[in-house]
Amino acid sequence: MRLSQSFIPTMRQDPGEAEVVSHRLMLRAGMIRKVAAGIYSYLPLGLRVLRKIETIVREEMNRAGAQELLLPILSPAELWKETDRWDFYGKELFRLQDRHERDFCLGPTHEEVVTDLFRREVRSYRQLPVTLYQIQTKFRDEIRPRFGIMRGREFIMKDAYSFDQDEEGAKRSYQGMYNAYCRIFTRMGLQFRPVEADTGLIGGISSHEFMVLANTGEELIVFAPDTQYAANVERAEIAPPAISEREAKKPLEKVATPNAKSVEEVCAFLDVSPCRLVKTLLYQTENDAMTAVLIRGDHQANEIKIQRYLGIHELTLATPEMISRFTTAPIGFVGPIGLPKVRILADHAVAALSNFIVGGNEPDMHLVHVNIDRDFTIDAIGDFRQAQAGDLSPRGGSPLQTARGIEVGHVFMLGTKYSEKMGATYLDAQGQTHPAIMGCYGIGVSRAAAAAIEQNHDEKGICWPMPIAPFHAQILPVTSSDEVRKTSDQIYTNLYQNGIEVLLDDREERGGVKFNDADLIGIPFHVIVGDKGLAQNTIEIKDRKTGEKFHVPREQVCEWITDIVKKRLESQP
RNA sequence: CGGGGCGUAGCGCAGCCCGGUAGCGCGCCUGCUUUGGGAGCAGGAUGUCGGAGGUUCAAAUCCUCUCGCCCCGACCA
Repeated sequence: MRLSQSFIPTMRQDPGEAEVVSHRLMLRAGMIRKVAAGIYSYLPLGLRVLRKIETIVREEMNRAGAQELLLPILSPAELWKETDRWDFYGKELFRLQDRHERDFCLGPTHEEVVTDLFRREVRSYRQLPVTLYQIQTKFRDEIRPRFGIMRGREFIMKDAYSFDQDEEGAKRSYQGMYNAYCRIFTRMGLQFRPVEADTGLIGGISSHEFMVLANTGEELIVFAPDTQYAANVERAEIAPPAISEREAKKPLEKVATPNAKSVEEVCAFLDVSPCRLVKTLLYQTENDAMTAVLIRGDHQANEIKIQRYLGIHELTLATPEMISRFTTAPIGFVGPIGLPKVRILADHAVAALSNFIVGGNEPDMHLVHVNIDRDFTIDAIGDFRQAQAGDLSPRGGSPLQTARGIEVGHVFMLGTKYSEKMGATYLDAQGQTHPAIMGCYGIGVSRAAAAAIEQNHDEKGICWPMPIAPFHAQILPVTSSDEVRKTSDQIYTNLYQNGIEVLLDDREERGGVKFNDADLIGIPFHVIVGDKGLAQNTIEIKDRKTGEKFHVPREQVCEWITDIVKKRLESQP
């Protein structure tokens, strides 16, 4: 491709709208342009990267035995009503009506559509197992689209669905996809980590997320460095604290704490550490009931864990108005003692405390030297808080550490959640009817491109890993002599014939402009052709990522580049 | 959904408080000179000042409404 004839509009200045590195660099390198909030066009350079990622994904999905199909973007409300997700998915679902006022939505994921297909076509266990996948545009009306294509309202996803006869088969299918995902992200040249995850809106039994490690990632993960354990904080279990010797119980005491509402204020006022304080969080659950959850002052509640324990899908913190109606204390002074009859849950870390501090259930009052059982009773002890660095891993080993990641893949063991609701069944060898056991598996293709940039860039621009780079090499004629032009053209033609994807910067620009644009676009090798080098019959080759420079005799340049590109492409699992 | 901010040339911005008919840098076009890390000189083109309504002799500027975009938050007592 000749740059003079291609549509790669680079920008010198940072666009004002871009916050994160990948967003900024994708705009500047001419890969994407915004159409509306969270909606982007992919320009030729951006599309080439997507295609590279898609190709790797396809190859590995096919290798794992999955078959590609293409489901519609638009799907009828009826299917979504069968699984209750028409209501449950909420505002994130893009809904629309046709001219007859029939309800439709733009697919955010395709469990319903694929399960519908399955139940129409599959009758017998002889047709199982089967895994189907597609690569397609998805729609989610995100509460706040941001970070360019990282969290858009329209994005490209590979989604796969497996159907099995039994648990064992389902586990094999799951493991097959898990392994394929590891290969895919390794082949893409990304540093990643699979972590245990929550199942969220998709539901199901268990799941793993694939996180590209990057400090700018939206997700927080915890891991034990000396074991395999790693999990999203939403999910991460915490081992109960070792039982230490209890302090002698001191007499309960009421103290005035004027205007001290927050943990920090109370601790500052009483001059104690937040780990001596217990927060009483009042939650409203699905059936309008109240539940109090006790969490240590230096910890954070994990609503997903609380929901899972209570077996409910909706959990909201009580509003200040509700609190003042329900209790005798304003917000900030709620405590478990003297609370109207509610269920009280206590986190493990709270249960291990003696002589702690709670809200006094009256304005400007707290209680100190509080002890469970003596002063009030609780209904359950459990793991209700968010993991943080230093907590104990549930699988033993050293304390947990935290890292940030970008979720680029997610695999779910679904079980029969969809097949039962939708009647997706098969007949076994005995003629018995069973619901198929399902799994579903997503990869954010467009997000993976952004994640790759977050992980591979420097102050000048992108540094693409070879397997997903839009081109393998870029030729920069940096002076304008006939000799330089002729040599550049020759190298271009030869590399092209060798099957190397090569970009030739034949624009009439000065060297500096070409160098800077090349660094910005980030193609792995730059072939710098100038009179200086030609005088010694050499050509300079620069490795974009390391900055390493090689002076290669002119006759050997094509061979040199071809060899190194092939080598880099082959560094696969 | 709540709060904050911004919409002025392709991009980045100034002008708005204090009304007088639009400017800077980069880019773009032409010419000459230059040419290994974002060239110099000379000349040139480009604006429904996000949209609608209002106030005024006069509105980018003041008022009202509206649309779009960005950021923060969405309740940890």
